[in-house]
Amino acid sequence: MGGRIVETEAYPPGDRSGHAYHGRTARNQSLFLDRGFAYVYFVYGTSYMLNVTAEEPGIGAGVLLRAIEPLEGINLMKRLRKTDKLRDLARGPGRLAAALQIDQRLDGVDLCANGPLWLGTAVRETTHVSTTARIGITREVGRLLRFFEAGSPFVSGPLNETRSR
DNA sequence: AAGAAGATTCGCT
DNA sequence: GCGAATCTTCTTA
Repeated sequence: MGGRIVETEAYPPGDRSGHAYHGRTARNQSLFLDRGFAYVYFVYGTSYMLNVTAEEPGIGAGVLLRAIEPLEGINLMKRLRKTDKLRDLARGPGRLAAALQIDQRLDGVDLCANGPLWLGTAVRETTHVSTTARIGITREVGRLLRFFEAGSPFVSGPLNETRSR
């Protein structure tokens, strides 16, 4: 299964809402890997979240993948998500992880290698990216670090753009 | 040792 | 729209 990433959020170094802010722990250690690795964690007793590390080794920073446009293995993803609605397959970070069968076993995987989970080059370029505040956090609320493809029906949350390019 | 909060989702009203 | 579900981590509320 797979798809095209249409919504992300950035958690840069030193950001008070980021998991790395209080230093390295057993849970967040993979956030401190080199760029392009997976940081997977579990929240609310229900959902896994997938991040891509975004800084050099030793610096904890990452990008949360919040939504993909489903392209490959749609029937399998429908089974994993227990829904037939294409739009709901991977709209939201927990749903995205469920659709791609992502769990803690994929924590620390190299996303630029030939492994169980990887990132590739876009099959179709995103031309219009909108920016808003991040969703579901309580600190650094004012930073405009959520990015999504304008007009995509596969994006979660508010669609009113704060800024675009 | 116990409790609260958390980068959410789902089902019900 | 609201609250429950459900579990890991960090704090001591």
